[in-house]
Amino acid sequence: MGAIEPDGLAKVGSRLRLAREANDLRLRDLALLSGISAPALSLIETGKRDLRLTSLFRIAAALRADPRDLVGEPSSKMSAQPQLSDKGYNLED
Amino acid sequence: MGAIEPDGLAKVGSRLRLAREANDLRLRDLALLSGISAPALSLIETGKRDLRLTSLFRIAAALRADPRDLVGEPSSKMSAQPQLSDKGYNLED
DNA sequence: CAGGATTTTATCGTTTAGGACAAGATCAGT
DNA sequence: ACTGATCTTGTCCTAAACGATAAAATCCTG
Repeated sequence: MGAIEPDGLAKVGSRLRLAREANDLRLRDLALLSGISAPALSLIETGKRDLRLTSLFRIAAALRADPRDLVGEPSSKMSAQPQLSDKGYNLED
Repeated sequence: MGAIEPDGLAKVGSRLRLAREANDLRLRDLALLSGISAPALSLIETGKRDLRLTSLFRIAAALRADPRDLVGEPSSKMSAQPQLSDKGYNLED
């Protein structure tokens, strides 16, 4: 199966980088706008740092981006929830 | 203007709680499934604790929920980006 | 290739997420 | 009200995020 697929953090990081570059901002610009330091942003964009949710919100706000589009692909719409009642958890002790 | 609107964390927290209850899971069940302790989950669901992005992913996976639906409302679809070139940043030092 | 700009990496200090555990607080049922 | 179940809160501890700063690496562009 897909072997070398980047983990969630790396994907979020590259989406962040794309959004930043689309706005023609340098790391230090985004740092200024978001309140998160440029070194931290670098680690985040390269998927090396696990950022806090509030940090994501601040960065998204600075980029005028929807936080939802940063955490995952628009993935059309297949999640929903085909889960009524019991759907496969195994919690019997 | 809306005064007492919950901050981002509180909104995410209540979405998490709704998703967990929709799956008929107790905090200790979700703790078991996600690897995040029940006390921590309680703080998160009540919006009292900021969480790391990987924690959100783990919780979402445990709930078989789309992380995107946890960070924000589907909010139809107007974000996109009406931003070509310059759109209002003030970075002149 | 040189030189400046941008990014990456490293170190240090502070803050905070998160586990473990225990002690309250809430909320059913009976 | 009593019991049991679930959730909340508190303390202590470790690991990791984050800011600041500086130094290295990379990317341009002339």
